[in-house]
Amino acid sequence: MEKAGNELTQKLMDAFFRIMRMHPKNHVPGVKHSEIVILLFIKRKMDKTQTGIRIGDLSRIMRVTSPTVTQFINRLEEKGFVKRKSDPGDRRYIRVILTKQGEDVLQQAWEALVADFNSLIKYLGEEQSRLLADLLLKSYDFFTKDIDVNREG
Amino acid sequence: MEKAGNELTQKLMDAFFRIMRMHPKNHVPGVKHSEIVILLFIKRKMDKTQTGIRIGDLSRIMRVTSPTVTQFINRLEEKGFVKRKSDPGDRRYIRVILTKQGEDVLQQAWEALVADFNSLIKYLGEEQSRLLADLLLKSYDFFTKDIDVNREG
DNA sequence: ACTAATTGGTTGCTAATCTAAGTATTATTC
DNA sequence: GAATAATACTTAGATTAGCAACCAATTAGT
Repeated sequence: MEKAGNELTQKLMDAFFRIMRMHPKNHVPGVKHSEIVILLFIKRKMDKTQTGIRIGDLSRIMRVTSPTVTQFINRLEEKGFVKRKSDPGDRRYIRVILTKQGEDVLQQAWEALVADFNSLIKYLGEEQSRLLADLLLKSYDFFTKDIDVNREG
Repeated sequence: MEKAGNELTQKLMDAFFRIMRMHPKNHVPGVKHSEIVILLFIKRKMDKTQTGIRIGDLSRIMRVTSPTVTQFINRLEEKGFVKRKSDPGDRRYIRVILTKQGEDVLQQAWEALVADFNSLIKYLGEEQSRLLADLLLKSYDFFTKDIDVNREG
């Protein structure tokens, strides 16, 4: 094939496509992986600032649109894992906080995730794992830098 | 959070989750990324063996179920990019081959993909890119090794 | 007071996958 | 040779994670 790309280009492409096709597994029955990720971001924000997180913030952090976040928050609220609170400073905002149940389910999932990734780190070695994380984040920035132009707020 | 995992565990986890949330962009209007990937695997098989590829083979290579592959092949056939042929040796089998249109659309997408990944390689450096590819493939194997136990054929 | 911008929301849709159940064919067993 | 088991692929219906288009409420700017 003309413009085949060399061996490295094909290998890197294959590697990315494989990883992108992977679906993270569920560690807690009835709770989807993406829901866990959202709970995690909410927890981090609450630990740091003692306030809930805004939907716009989640949208930016996760690089998904705000309707997408809204739907996730709706389901998490239905499940009793989060609550919406108005922001007294600006009635356009809401701040999402974790409930006790949300913290519990996050804890459960977190332990399993940490175990998985610690196993991966053992498998690859710590230095290689650090390098992998760095390179993945750089790659992610590379691929999404154009997207960020369109995503401000 | 107890069992927090150290800084490296969290960083690696975040990095993977970001990459997994990314959706490969479409390079050819009207043709989905996954369709391009399938055309690519078909092309590689045909180049190597001068025969079409079986659905079961694609299922194994891509680590998706055979009904998933069937649906993709249906759509690619409707679009005129592939054709199914019976295998004279065993009528249970079909062999999927690329049509001229399929080769053309693959060529078009391929050039764009190669350009993207060559840019990434320039960005990261060739040595780091090679290392990233190796580590991604190792990680992929690590995460999917359990799945393979359940997938034979 | 009016217009523009921002935030979050709803709805309908897409893409990529799965499972369950089915048909057709070949392999195995008796 | 008949019956059963296994294999390959198919169809239908479902799930998950996202998006775009559009909207209402609110705040910011003029």
